[in-house]
Amino acid sequence: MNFSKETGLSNFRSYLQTKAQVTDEQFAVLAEKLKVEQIQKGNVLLRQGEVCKHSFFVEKGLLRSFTIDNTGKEHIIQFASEHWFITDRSSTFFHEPSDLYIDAIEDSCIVFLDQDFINLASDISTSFRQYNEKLLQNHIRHLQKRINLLLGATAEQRYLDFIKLYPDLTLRVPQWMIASYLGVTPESLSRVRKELARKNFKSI
Amino acid sequence: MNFSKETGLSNFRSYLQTKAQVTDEQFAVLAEKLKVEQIQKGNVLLRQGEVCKHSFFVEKGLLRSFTIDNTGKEHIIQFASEHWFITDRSSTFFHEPSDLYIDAIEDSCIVFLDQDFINLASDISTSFRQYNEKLLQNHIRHLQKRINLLLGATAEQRYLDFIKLYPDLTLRVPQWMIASYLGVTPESLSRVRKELARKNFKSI
DNA sequence: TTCATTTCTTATCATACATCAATGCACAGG
DNA sequence: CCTGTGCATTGATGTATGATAAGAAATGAA
Repeated sequence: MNFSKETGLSNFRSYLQTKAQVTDEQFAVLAEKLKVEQIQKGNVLLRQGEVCKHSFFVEKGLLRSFTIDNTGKEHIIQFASEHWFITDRSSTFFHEPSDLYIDAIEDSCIVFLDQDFINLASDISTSFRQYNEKLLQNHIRHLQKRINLLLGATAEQRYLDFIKLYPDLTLRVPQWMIASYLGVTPESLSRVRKELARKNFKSI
Repeated sequence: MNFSKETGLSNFRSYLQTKAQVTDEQFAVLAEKLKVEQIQKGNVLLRQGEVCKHSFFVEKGLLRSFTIDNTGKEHIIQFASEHWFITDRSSTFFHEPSDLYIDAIEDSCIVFLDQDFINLASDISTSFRQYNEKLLQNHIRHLQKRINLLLGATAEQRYLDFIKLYPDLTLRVPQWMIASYLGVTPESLSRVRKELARKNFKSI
């Protein structure tokens, strides 16, 4: 197997080293709090109604978060590929039942971070705390941009924005999931793509 | 004038007392950093392209934030009435030019908080820091809920959600602004309201 | 008050997108 | 090899919402 739990952990260590200047000594202490798991495609990490206890760091693979509305339709909130975090912050912070599902789109290697880890890491590393804050602010910026697109842009504009933002995902994610992320039907997205092809647009 | 700068400041003090257990002594120190201004209806507090330097606390009145897209259309991001904060967090945090405008929908009394204030208050009061964090998490929860609605819900569902969330604003804000917040035209909102009236829906 | 401006409504037509249904295609399992 | 299953495409049709225009109602200034 390409990504064992050990290599997953070691990759997360170098991620924290690069991004948040966490030293090997600091990481040795923190590693106690971490869990690394191989998650198979289709497996669910968080269910609507559960209180979210973890942030999930994607070492390898692809996760998504989504809601299911009262007509049974899925709405994809976020994708998370390599070196992204995904979680339900509100549920974790307020200890409330989550609205979200989180599951694996591909076989994945996932690092589980709980609140203990975040607290401890924030205590022993100022730069970690700052990096964590930066992630939070980035998250907000991202949500706001998305709202802005959903308020005004057409399906085509939203799709173009998507492939600019996630060039890697465009090929890995099934089209109907992209459609769900954009808030349109798979049929509509197919037509959008056809139209773009007609206009001789090159995405790759 | 009903709300002088002094009463505005004193009201903000009791707000911080209630919400974040900030004592009078602590507030006396913090007050140095605060600016209170009467803002006339229509006046602009932040413009697209400027770096946002403040959080605005609405002591009295009503503010909004909005973007203007490349076709010249306004999209309202947020309303802020009494005892709400409004700002562009991303711009403040990353020192980047803002995408947002913030202006006054009514004559307002506004407390200006800059980063100095936040830092100092966080230093001298743990409970303030916690309350500030709570506001941030709440903000995220709110943005996420909005995305979810924009992904799936009809104009009618979004309008019903709006009047449930902002019962006070429904009457204070011109209808075309509510339409802009919902991401529909004023004409569409008018139709939605007519349809609701036909179905004998009572909002008040 | 009167007049002007803004806001809301109504009506018509146009369009983007949804829905429903059928087909093609790839891939997995027997 | 055939066959089932999931996904993408395509076509036909319906519907919610947008665009435009005009009138009604509310608001505000002189």
